[in-house]
Amino acid sequence: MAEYAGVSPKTVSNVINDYEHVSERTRTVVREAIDALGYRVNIAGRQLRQGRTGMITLAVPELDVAYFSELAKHVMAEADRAGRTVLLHQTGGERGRELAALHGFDTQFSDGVILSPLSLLPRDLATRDRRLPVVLLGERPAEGDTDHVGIDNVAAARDATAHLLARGRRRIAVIGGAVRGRQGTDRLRTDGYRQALRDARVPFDPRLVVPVEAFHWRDGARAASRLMDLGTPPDALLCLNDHMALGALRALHEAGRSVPGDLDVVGFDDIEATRFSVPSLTTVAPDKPRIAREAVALLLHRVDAPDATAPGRDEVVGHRVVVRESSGG
Amino acid sequence: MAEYAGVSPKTVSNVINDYEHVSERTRTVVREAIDALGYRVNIAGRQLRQGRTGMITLAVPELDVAYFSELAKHVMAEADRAGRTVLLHQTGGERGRELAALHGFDTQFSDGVILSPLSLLPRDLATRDRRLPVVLLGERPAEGDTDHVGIDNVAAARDATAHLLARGRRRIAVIGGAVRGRQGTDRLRTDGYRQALRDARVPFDPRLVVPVEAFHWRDGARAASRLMDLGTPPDALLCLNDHMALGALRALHEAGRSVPGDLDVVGFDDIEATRFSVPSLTTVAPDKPRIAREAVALLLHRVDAPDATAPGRDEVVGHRVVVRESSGG
DNA sequence: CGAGATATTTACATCGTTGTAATCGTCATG
DNA sequence: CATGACGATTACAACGATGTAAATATCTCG
Repeated sequence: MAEYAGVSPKTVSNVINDYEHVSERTRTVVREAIDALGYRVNIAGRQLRQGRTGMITLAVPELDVAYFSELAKHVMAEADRAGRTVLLHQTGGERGRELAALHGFDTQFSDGVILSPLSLLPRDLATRDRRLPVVLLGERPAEGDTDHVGIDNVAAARDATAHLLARGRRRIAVIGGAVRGRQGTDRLRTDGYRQALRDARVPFDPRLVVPVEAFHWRDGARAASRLMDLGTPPDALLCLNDHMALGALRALHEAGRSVPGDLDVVGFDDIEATRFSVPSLTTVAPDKPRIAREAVALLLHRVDAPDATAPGRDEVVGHRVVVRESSGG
Repeated sequence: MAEYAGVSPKTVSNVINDYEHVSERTRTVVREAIDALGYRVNIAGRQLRQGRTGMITLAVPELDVAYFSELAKHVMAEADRAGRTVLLHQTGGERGRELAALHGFDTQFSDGVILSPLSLLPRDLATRDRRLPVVLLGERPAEGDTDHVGIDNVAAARDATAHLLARGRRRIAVIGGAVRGRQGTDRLRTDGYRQALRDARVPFDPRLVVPVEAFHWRDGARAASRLMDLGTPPDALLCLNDHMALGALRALHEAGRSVPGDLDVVGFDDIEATRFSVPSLTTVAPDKPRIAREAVALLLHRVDAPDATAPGRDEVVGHRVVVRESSGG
């Protein structure tokens, strides 16, 4: 490349990086050589020299969970705007792989990591190497010094539950909920649900909180079937994500229950499919574009101005309850 | 690292790469140093020296199309088994980005590319740099010298159509179909559909072939609505992917048509959602795990035994029509 | 015209890894 | 004991990009 243009490698580098003291003539010559050869900077070389690659990693539990693939799309668009490339990574929600992402093991040539954790523990964050910029999405295993972007899960669940209560529902089940245990998304949303009940002076029935294995269709379907077998079945299902809600709709259909005739169903995430299900699904919609924007902004800020001692920032983005047919919309 | 272990860098390299002439003692010392420091090979360094990274790229049009995210999962699992890491890349189906993937521009870090193209042209393949190993999935813009893995689209559409014909359907519409133009997936499947009609001596009505902008829910819904407004509406919809089929189900519901009472609906891809829709969806199921396995195998073969002159191989994997409620199952 | 300032370009070293080839040690054999 | 063979380790160079500092070219002004 350099010899083709008849200049030193460093000059090529200078042109590429828009160094100001390059004569107009050389600049042109080098640019033409670049075009002629289809030359591209070797990222490995740059990475070795500068420790930077211009790439960031997005690590999510599962790509075939629509919420994450939709989010990934937004993050990629946002990164694109900032001239960065995104490496997509899947953790399966396993702590080991989340830790690996947190330390940049599998993805060492990325400048930072946006991680959506499921099983990470507070101590994992405490002991992490703070030289690798990290932004957490959704769950936040610990308060404190790691950047985080998410919705107010407690308020979101409270709003969704209040919506059901306002429609006269009184026996509202929570699919995927958790009454005790660490402050994961499930626990926070269940707390919000209980707050709404309390506000409306509706008694809390622990049998209506159904934990699940994973947040998948089948888990939602299974939980819904089981709930309908109760002596006094629920009159509404608050499902902690849309996939489970859609699975529940299917199970209710099989059980001969009408939605929203016999009972209401509400989901979380506002994935594309909720607009097309029968009935269409009421859901809590987080502001995904904004989550992506904030996450990328926070990450790039740390990438561009490394400061391991800077305190963690917490961005809470908005959410809204999108009412559709499954709860009377 | 090397100085911590008290040996030369090359010895560390030898230990890592299981070079045989390393004394048991040094091997242990180095291993312990590696553990103590949490040392990991720097991929940029290795890439610079060897031109290899141990990573492969999977480039698909859109990650939030379930078929691709499900496929991505299988590819990642398969790559994992071979000790490789997968970089996921999104092209949006744009020719420019597909070309970039084909040339390893955005992903020069990877040893090879598995690309699922949508708009790539035959000449793009003819002029590609054959030093970068590439495997094409699904669409195959040109016969010839590039490895390819896919199902027999003509046969698959023929089978699905035959299934509908066997159920007595006679006015079968094709959503996403194409009667002329390049031999893309849409065209091949439409050809298969026409073969089935011919075999059954059912006349072909071009008005029943509805092209769409993208293979998304909304396109399926829109096409279905439009079809139901015809003088003699169809009695079955063959949708060229599941998202469109699910969108169509929704539109039919809104139009007050019963599935499979008034008409049948069939999709393609067998995504998870088809099992939970109401009604559940009959679909053509490609053998995704096998597609992933073959693609990774073909790619790694080229990565490990580079030979730019080796002729392209074509793996045709099986498919089957999974009959569910939407066509009477 | 010459000195100093400024603009432009380049030489050199380095990042981490590893292929090649050289070095150093050890051991067996004649 | 000398020699050769082989095992273990290391010196060196190079992959490509770029920060630093030095070299070279050009310009300005007295």
